Amino acid sequence: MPWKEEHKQSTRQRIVAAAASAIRLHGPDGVSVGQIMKSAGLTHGGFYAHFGSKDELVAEALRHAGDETRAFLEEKAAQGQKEPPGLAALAKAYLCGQHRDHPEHGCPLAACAPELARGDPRVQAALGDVVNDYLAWLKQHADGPGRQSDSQVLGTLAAMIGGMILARAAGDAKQSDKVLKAVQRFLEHDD
Amino acid sequence: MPWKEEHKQSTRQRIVAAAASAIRLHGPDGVSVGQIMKSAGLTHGGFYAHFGSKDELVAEALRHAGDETRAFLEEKAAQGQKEPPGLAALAKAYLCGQHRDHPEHGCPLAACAPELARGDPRVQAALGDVVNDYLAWLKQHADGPGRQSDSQVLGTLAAMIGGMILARAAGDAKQSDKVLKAVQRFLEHDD
DNA sequence: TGTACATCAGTGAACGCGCGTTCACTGATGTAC
DNA sequence: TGTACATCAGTGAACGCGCGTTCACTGATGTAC
Repeated sequence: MPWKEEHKQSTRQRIVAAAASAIRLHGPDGVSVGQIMKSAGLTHGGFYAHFGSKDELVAEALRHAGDETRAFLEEKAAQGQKEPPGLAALAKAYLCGQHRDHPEHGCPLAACAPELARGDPRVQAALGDVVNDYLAWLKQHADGPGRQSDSQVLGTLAAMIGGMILARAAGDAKQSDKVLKAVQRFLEHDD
Repeated sequence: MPWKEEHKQSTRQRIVAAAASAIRLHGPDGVSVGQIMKSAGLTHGGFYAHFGSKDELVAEALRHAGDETRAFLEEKAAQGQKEPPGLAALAKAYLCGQHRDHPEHGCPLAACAPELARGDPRVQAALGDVVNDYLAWLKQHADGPGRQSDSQVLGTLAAMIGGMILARAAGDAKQSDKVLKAVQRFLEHDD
């Protein structure tokens, strides 16, 4: 075996990471196999040595993006706090300007859930898994003292995703900031 | 003038209506000019007698879909009620299985906001207008007795859109129903 | 330690296809006489 | 009322382009001697 096993795996991971960024920035149909390979430092022809189809890559990139985003939010929301963060703290970390302005490193659901839901069955399956992973993760954080119900978990996730989508859809920056602040406040029950 | 003025206008409206359905069902990039024209009973070549570009049609179809959806929800939420519907009643009308299963007649924001936000400037402008129209409409309905704050209006809209997107992204029908019910309950403050 | 070799990760030209857009045309229409 | 005509809504072939995917190849690598 002329190449180390880990070499191919690391190349594959580079492709997945490049895809995860590009897909969140431009949508699954807004980026080509060639562009993804180029930003992974490769040429397009080698793609099919790693993946059976573009849809297969999209599905894998989607799961990768979800995992990465939750890990990042967990760390950010926990910063400077003694207790593990609750739903409102996670939502606050999620609904920030940096997240809005950098979809390529953010939540794949806010970046492209509707188009993924119309995609290939493999992509739809990955999307369903990402939603389930988000819910399981939030439920875990709703389980401390001041336990919150399933409908609070689902309602919070809906408002997080919808809030980020609205902030990105808003016409001007001022209104976009207002959306983020308002949805944060809404989820703190401080309004 | 060999053709009546209204004839061209009605053809144009037929194209806009066909586009509004197809775009919500398949996304702006998931449907071609040719397919839209065909479903309006025309051939693709005549398109540019009505619109300057596909993006121009997408922008107009988007506004059309928003207007149509709000009118439908208003009527549905008011049915059998004496007083005009409040936020929770509108959200309940929005978060229903029929809406989830028929995106082609539903909210264009839940159907394709993220991809529209990445689109042509004309499309982005139309998207911003649709968001503003939704907010103005909801504010009007939050103004009765038991007046609700701006952050409640924005939070409610975020949860409506996010809830519908999650319901469509959920893996199976059972979980999808659960999402709709849970977000409804969340917005009724009944949890 | 040095060299010949088999492997296979990665290359790049080529494929068929559907897209948005253009354009020369056709033929149904309302008008002028 | 009937007919010749100018208009222009709608037609359909054609364009250049980028896409996902295929495939014959190349050359860097670890191994066997």
